[in-house]
This record gives sequence, structure tokens and C-alpha cells, in this order.
Amino acid sequence: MKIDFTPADFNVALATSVVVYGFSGDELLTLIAQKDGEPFHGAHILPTAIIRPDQAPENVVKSLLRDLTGRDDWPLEQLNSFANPYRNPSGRVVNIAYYCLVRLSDDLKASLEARGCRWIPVTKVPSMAYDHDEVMAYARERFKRRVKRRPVGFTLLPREFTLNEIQRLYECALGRKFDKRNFRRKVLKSQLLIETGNTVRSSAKAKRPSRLYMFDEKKYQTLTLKGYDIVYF
Amino acid sequence: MKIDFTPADFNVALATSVVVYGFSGDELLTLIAQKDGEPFHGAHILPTAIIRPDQAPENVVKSLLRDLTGRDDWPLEQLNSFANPYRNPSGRVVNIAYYCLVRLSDDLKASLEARGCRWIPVTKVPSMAYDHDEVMAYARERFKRRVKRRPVGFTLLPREFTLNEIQRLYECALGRKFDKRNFRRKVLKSQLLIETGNTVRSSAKAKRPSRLYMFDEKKYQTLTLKGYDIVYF
DNA sequence: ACAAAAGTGTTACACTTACACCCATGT
DNA sequence: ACATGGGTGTAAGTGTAACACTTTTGT
Repeated sequence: MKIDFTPADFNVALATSVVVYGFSGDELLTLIAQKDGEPFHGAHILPTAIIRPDQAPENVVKSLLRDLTGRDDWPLEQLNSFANPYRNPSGRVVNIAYYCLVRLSDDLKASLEARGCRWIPVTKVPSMAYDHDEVMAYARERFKRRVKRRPVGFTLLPREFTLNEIQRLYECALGRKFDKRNFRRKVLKSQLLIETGNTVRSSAKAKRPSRLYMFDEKKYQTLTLKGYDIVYF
Repeated sequence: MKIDFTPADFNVALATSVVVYGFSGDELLTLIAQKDGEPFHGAHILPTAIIRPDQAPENVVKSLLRDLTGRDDWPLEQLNSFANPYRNPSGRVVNIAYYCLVRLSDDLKASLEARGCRWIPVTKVPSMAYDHDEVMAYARERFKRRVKRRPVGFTLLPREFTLNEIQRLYECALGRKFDKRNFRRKVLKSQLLIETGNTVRSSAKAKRPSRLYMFDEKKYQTLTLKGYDIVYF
């Protein structure tokens, strides 16, 4: 079997786009940017960066994430590459897509607005330039599958959260309702939650405060080591 | 957000490698090629093809599969892209990997030998050139996950097969044993198998013949349409 | 005292697992 | 008749799903 590249084969450029998910407390949000400069000035796009021929894709995404969120240690996973010829007018570009989960916070939101990015509910993402619609749809599917098997709440929820919040997260992510009692039984049986002893009132109208929980990271490490095939829902 | 490519960015080449799985009846096999020409002449590699700048990756893989197996309509799925800089001495090459399931047959085996390819038990794959070890390991993980959720037997098994054969397939694929009675109950409950009425003797020594079954493709279509989240094992 | 959301148990049913012998057939 | 692999059932335990009321707290 022969694999002989000719100089003419080295005529492709690389880019990476990242689908970033966050949870507001009652909605699943995703990050959308707008394109500066022609072509497609002002079009909605996914946060995207060029991968120069001497760069490793993962490093480029991480630096993009650092730029957007101030950190690059969020859970990050490669999706498919989108590589149909001539998807980009400037020449042949292969887009190596990633998806990423972040923990929302107020200063995170502020820094993003400054960079021309916005958080949009996943139920309301606009149509985008290039083939970013396809990338977004693909990421959504991947995310749904991950939610069922991995405790995504570790990243998506604030450090302390209520059982109602985590239930709402799962309902948003999977697009269906759960029975409150069954949900709590299941999530508590996993032994991954620790009651912090703190409470919070979920709204001004709410009288009784909710108990706050946090994840037991040590227990999670132990469980993932012996095969992370934990089914959640 | 700016995305401006310069001519210097168009200096990457694309290749695709495919991990092909087949089932011999008592072993899971995978397809390995050998490299012709320097560098790495004679090294073990995955079946690989160059993607010219005007070609769609999926078409290239399909034509590679047609070349190897005479058909290109096997279940095919993109894996990650392997794109670390300088993984190939000729310059920067991005490898878009795929994995594929085929139904083994005698003439398929013959045509492959002619092309310098060999079927190797997955438990005995040798170390390979480039980063093909990494690709292979990644494919193996993906395959294990798929086996648990999708009826891979549709493709991997002959049109008619015995319950012992399908059990052996699952045991190979997942690397563990199943209880014969429980396995049969489960696989028959799925309603995806039809008894053909035919029988076969599994070996010369076997006296009693085994019953043959086939998959009910129509029922499978129906089930997949309403969410293919069928858990097998 | 009342409004609001938080929190809690039980029962029926389905699925999973462990386990050992008889059956059909060819020689 | 016997050797060989093919084929079968049951019972205990575990997990899932459906269901509605009481508790706590702030106003």
C-alpha cells in the first residue's frame, strides 16, 4: 500500500470551532460569536480560530478558550472534523470541531460580552455561517449522550447547588421531565453528592430554603477509574 | 471575531485511515496493511489513502473500502482526527480516521490477501507506523461502546447465524463471558431475531445441529426511528 | 394563617442474575 | 449406547416508575 504525498497535496488549511455549553440555572446556553470582516461580516458563527501549520489543534482550542473564558482546563472533547471541499471561500479548510463544558459566572459573562460573544439558549440558536449549523447539531447529540453517562453537573453547576437545580439541568439537557422523588433517590444513591449544610432561597416568593449540595470529587475519581460506565438516566 | 487565512496557512495535507472490523465466527479481526516505499517500507499500517485537496474525506474512505472489500456500503463512522504537528516526515498531515464493520466471507479474504492486507485478531495487532497505534486503540474503544447500544451483529454476522455465534461475538467484542440462558433470553426478547427454520452443525464433532436465525431488518428500522437507545449488555 | 416551594415513602412491575440438567443427533 | 454440544426454567434480588401529601419558612 503506497502513500506518497506530492507538494500539491499540501494545500489545505486548518481551523477549529468550539461549541461551549453552560447552564444558567434554568436554561442550557451556548456560546455564539459574530464574524468581523468579509466575507460574511456580521454573520453568526461558532467561536473559531485558525490552526497554523505548526500548531497542535488542541493547543489552539485551549488558547481560544483561555481567551474567551480566562481558563483552558474545562472538559474538552474533539468532535468530528468537517472537511467537505470548498466549505470556505478562501480555499479548502478542514474544521476540527470541539465541544466544551463551562461553569457560568457573572464575570465570565461580562468578559464574553466584551469579546462580541453571547450566550444563547440552545433552544434559540440562530442559523450560522459556514457549516456551523451542522457542527452545532452534532455537538448537541454528543452532549446528550454524555449527559446520560457522565456527571456533567461537576462542571456545569455552581460549586454548591440544590437538587432542584440539578434536576432542571438534566431536564434541559435531555429535553424531558423527571419525577422529583425518583430523581432524588437516584442521584443520591450515586453517593456523589455531599450535603454542605448550607441553604438558599430559590426566589423571593419561595419561603422555605433549599438545601445545598456539592459533588464528591474524590468518589468520582474512584468510580471513573474502575470503568466510567455509570448510567444516569 | 476575525478569521483571516493567509496563503501560508494552506500548507497541510489530508489522509484518511480506516479501522475495519470483521468477525470470523470465534474471533474479532481487524485489517492491517503494509507500507510500500520509503519511509517505513514494510511497516505495519492501517489501510490509508491520501485525500487530495479537492476530495471529500468520506468519498475517499469509501473508495478505499470499495478497493479493499468490493463494496462501500458498510456501516462507517468518523473517528477523531489525528493532527499533531509533524506526525508524518513529509510535512504536516492530518489523518481523519474512520471505523467500519464488514461481513467476512471467503472471497473477501482472498481479495484482501491479493492487496497485501491481512486480517489479524484484535488481540494480536502488531505495533504500527505513524500514529496508527493510537488510532487503533481509539477505534477499539468506540467499537466497544457501539456494541453495547447498536445491533452490530446485523453487519458482522453471516446472514444466518446461531445463538452461540452471536454470543461469541458479544463475548469477543466486550471481552467478557455471558451466561448462555440469560444471553438468549435477552437477545430473543429484543424481537430482532427471526428463526429461519434452518440448522447447521457447528463442527464435525457436534452431533446435534444448531438452529439458525436472521435479523429482522424492518423491526430494526422501526426501533431505531424512535430513538436508538436500546441497551444491549 | 396562608402562600409557596421543599421535601418525603410505598407499591407494583420489569429486569437481572445465578444456577444445572435434559435433549437431539451422529457415530 | 454414548459422546457432543444444543437447548431450556426458576427463584431471589435489584432497579424502575407511578403516584400525592406533609413540612418548613417568610410574609
